[in-house]
Amino acid sequence: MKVIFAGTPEFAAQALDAILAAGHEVPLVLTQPDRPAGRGMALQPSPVKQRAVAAGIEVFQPLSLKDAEAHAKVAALAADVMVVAAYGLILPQAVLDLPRFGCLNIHASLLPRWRGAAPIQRALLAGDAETGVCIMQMEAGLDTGPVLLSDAFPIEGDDTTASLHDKLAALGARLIVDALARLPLPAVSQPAEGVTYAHKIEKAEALIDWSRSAAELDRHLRAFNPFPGAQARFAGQTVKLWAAKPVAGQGEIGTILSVDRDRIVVACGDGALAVSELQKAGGKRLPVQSFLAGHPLKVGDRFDLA
RNA sequence: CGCGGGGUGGAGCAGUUGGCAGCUCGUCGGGCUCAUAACCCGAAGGUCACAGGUUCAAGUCCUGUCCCCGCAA
Repeated sequence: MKVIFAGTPEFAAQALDAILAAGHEVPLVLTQPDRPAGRGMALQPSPVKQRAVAAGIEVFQPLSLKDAEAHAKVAALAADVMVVAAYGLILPQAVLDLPRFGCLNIHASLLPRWRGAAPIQRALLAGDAETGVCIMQMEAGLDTGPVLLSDAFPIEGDDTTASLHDKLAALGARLIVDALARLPLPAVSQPAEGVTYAHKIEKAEALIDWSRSAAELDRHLRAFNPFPGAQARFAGQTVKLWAAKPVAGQGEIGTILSVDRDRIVVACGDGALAVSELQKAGGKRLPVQSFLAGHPLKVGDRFDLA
């Protein structure tokens, strides 16, 4: 099959790898323009671009697909199908219609739940019991197209955005290769019931609100790991909490109930959170024992209530 | 050159106006204990990131380089 691939982050790069490994012809890769990122704000190519360049594939990085040049570029290739994964640009109907089999999207949720930008984090935050990947036929609407293939698996108690991302990326890669091999596939419209939207993660959401329940905060920590990290504040300083689990206990909200070599227990709105890994601004992630060696925390100390 | 914090025994940190390099933890040895992540006594372990400069004297002041991290994207 002649496949045009459009995607940007690591999640998409793994799908590209799998499509190439499956032996499909990929004459063109679309990805977002290089953006200033990281310390120093140096221009950085997306993971998808890095893979494409390494594979010697032509890379096209338009600011929009709505202009005539982009349309012509895609049209000229007469591809069988276009695969889109976390690309970040809207594809106009005129482009969606170009390939023989249209455009397929790899989406990391069980549609119609969590349409949109941050399905992995939202599923984790909401406490969903399971998640998965859908391969859908793209339409003009946001993640509204009929589903061709899907697969699901349970979310474990220790899953983080990082771990789910890896599992979902691998699953997405497998499903898209499967779908390409079986085209044309029957399309099943998404049910009208159960639609939710996964809004983009805002940095302000990373702040920890100790008045919430321990169970919620546990999910909060896992959803914001590895990025941007759940932020607590102590004595005016930002402290990121990386690992914790809910435990029994109660006390004044935000107060430290106990401290020992492998956990610091903090009172929440409901229950308590046993924190086991934390990071001070400018420092690195540390297990409790190391953190305490240089930052003595005592029972009764209290985290700032944002 | 986007903003900022930092590199000091194995780990995490302190080190004031330059003047004998410290703290907590760990490690090793010994003691106490029915026992212990507890407690007591003792010990080892540092080219203070690298290079250069100022000075009688630099972890500390100046210049350059490398590396780590937070913010912002």
